[in-house]
Amino acid sequence: MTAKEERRRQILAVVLDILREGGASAVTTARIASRARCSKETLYNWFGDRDGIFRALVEAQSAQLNAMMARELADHADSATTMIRAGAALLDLLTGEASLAINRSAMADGSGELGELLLQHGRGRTAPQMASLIARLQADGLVGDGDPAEIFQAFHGLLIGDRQIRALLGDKAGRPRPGEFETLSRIAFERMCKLFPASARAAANAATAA
Amino acid sequence: MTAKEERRRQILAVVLDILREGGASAVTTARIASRARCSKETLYNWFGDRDGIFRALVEAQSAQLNAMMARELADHADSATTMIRAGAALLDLLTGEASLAINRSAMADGSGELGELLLQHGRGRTAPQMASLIARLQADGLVGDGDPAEIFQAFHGLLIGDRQIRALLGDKAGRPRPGEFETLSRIAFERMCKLFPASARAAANAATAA
DNA sequence: ATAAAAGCGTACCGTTTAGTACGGTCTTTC
DNA sequence: GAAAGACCGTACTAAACGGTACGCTTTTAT
Repeated sequence: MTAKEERRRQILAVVLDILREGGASAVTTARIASRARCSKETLYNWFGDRDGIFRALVEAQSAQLNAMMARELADHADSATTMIRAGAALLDLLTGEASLAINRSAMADGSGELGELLLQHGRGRTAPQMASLIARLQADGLVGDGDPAEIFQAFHGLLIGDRQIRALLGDKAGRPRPGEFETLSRIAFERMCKLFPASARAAANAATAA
Repeated sequence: MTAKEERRRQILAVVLDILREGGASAVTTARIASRARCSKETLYNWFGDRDGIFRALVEAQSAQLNAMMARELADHADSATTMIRAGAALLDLLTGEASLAINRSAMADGSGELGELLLQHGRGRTAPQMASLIARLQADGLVGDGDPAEIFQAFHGLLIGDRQIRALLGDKAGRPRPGEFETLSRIAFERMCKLFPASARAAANAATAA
């Protein structure tokens, strides 16, 4: 049982490797079978057809990234620190090679099925989590009232900017260095606070309540 | 002379249509020749190979978009109005079907050549223009000192957010309606002004100088 | 232990595609 | 107006890919 799941995961890891190296067109069933040491017949039995392989990859990768974000958000630190760390993790993930490769193939997919899947499993899951984190910031008097979803939209824009797009287009120079993620996230956080300031009274109330 | 250029433009228009309808994989030389009523031999004589067709399309489309942005920026209005209009035009372009289709194929291109071309001809040309526009805003005392490129980065993030990514993934629901572009650009502009405020003295100086 | 199921490697088939060749027609040029 | 070149439509080739079939080995279940 677990052995089979492990085998499946390993095959999908091979698929991801091929995808990263040569793009979607390089992902041929023959190449997967050759590198993963399995038969094409097994691929078709497990995943249905070639598109099914891509769907499985998107789902597996989304689940992994969601788990990572959830871990980041569950960290029991004050809301501001959690927000900054979560932002750094998000920036790291979205500009990482694995995410880039999968997004590229989802965008190139003519049917739009992969894109829908990615939106649903990816952004559709992280956005609400981030919004509730912003609600915590509001409760702590660090951020003013307003729709958390809209505030997250602004934070997202300030944090990511066009970095993801540039990375998707292959601009290696623009990618932040490993140590910069947290700095950039902190800057975006401070700007968000400046854009949506809590009233002095709200901040005082939160301070006395703490 | 001009007839040949017109013919070339028409062929590339056909290519763009096919690309929008079915993605990069739908762009076959046979289909182009059939729809454009030209022979495959002509395609290969003019563009070299299939990749050459994509390169030509990227260059032609970039030139057109740059012309549109330049027209917007040359409008002789006050700097704030120009900025808001330019932002609206940028948002419109980046979420337009033509731009989406070309970006998708550039991202899917395994060699990275198309992406490089798009970065160079697209963002590489508009960003400096927008930066100089921000310098005008600074001179007018509407925006505080700071690196114009960095301020544009923030404006870009506030304006576009993840709209382009979502659109690339096929999220039709998220696209702004035609009338909203200017409103969204105005909001982004005001937020940028709030993030990078001009000192009272600088604003007063600019006012007296005017 | 043995039967059954699953998986591997290889070979195969039909289709599609990039790229080339060629005869006939139209346009340009001298 | 005639020679030369460009272009169109069609046909062709070679390679690659998705998907299937099959013989053989390994694993699993009873």
